[in-house]
Amino acid sequence: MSVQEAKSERLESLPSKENFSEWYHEVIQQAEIMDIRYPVKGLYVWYPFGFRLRQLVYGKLREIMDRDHNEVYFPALIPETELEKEGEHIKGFENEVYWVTHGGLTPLDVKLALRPTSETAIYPMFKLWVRSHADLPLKVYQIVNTFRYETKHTRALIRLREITSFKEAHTVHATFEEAEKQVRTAIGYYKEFYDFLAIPYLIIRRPEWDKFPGAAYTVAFDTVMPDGRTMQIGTVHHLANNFARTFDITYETANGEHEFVHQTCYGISERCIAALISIHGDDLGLVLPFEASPVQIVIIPVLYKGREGEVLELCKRILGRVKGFGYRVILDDSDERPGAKYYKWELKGAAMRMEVGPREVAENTVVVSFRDERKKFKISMKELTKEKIEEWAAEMKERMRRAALNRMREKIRYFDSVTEVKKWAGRGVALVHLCSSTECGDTLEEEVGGSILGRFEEKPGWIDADVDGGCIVCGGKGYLNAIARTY
RNA sequence: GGGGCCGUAGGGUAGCCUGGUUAUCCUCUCGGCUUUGGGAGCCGGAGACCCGAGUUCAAAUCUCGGCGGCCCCA
Repeated sequence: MSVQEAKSERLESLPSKENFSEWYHEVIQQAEIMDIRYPVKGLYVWYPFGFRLRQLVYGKLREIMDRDHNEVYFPALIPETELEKEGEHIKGFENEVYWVTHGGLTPLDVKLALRPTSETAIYPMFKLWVRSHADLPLKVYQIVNTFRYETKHTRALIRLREITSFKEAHTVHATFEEAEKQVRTAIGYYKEFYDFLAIPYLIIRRPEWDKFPGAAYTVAFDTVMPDGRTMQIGTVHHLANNFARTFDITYETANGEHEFVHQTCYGISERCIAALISIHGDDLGLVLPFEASPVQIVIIPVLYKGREGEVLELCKRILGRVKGFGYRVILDDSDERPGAKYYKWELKGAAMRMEVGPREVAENTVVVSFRDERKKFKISMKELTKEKIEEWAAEMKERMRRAALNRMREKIRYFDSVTEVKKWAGRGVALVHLCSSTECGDTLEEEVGGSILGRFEEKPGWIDADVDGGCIVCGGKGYLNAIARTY
């Protein structure tokens, strides 16, 4: 390989996003989100930069949850006796549980599971916490790690043996209807969260065979990744009184009777960050909404010999002013050349860049560029106000939201023949009419090599297809379903 | 469950078949000079053969075992 070739390879070191799998793998490392070199399969290390992004994203999630939940913390270890109480629930997880079997060299009488999810840690305590109707509703959440022994291909932030950032909420209500109301509320929270990240989603009720083990029903948020596969990025479960019966969680009504409670739980994991990276990123790296960028604004000085002082002086004036507005801003005065810095900060998703050289000093101006558009324009120092930056941030988010939605829409199509669905499978989401029978579901999944995501809980306005229609397999009464290959 | 491939610096690699001098190249990193409006250049430095046993005068290279990773099929 000649030096010339080596150099051009370096220039394209981030693979094109067309090759999504490789792009994702590389951008996670190069942008310093996760270090994938930890010597256990499926476990990854958050770099400081990645962890900062995590804090910003989860900060928003916390802000939303804190409105009417209390934050709690339950233990990571669950005794086997509790974990196995709910038959259907444990069946859903038994092949994926990590067990703690020894204390030192002494085998434990009761094995301890590393939580694969926390219902069986939390609900025995709910039994103690809930006595009277006056204790209801009870709404808590925690942000914790969970463990699952994944045997398939693991991938940073997407398929993990340790989920490091599982936000799980658990609520307890007097009646099925009240719990159902909470399901609606939770869906509203998740919409707000993903709208904040400008990530488009589909809200879908999972088929019977794919609901959360132990739930009455499951509503999921799915987004469509650049390769056409869907990724589940949030779930809301109505548990009815299923767990209440198992864990004997009852309350005393106003007239002294004892009733089982009704519960919900809903969760979002670090897949929300995988989606953020994947949905908005481009060939140069991360593209992040202004509010979620660890570095919102980067100032790049263009230094010519003898003019360094005046250029840096203007840079510092800008730095001081923008910092005063309360934004996360960096003056990159390292001794790389400006071009190298542009690439570096584009890779890391700095939302706005300000360039300052001798020309700007002479004119008292600053050159501005937005990460999503990458066009440059010039404004006077007088125009550089907090209001202006807020306006830019809002416009940028709207551009990102619209672009992401358009990309998703292109990957979703309606079909009325199995042959056509088969051709489309692997490229995106197919919408079909399907009846409720397991047989027709199995047949379709097998034929096209995808998974049935379920029916729309809320059908977006931009989808024309009718909700009702003849089943694509048997011709019977069917409903609009989505089918896709999934992460 | 069955089959295949691979472990060489922080990252990516050549060398292994056919054993032999100081282990190749790119990147990263450190020091210096120089340069700076889209990944500059030159000079100098640092950094690696997964672990164990065996064969041999001699092992990154061959053999066996271990550990780790990846892929395909069911």
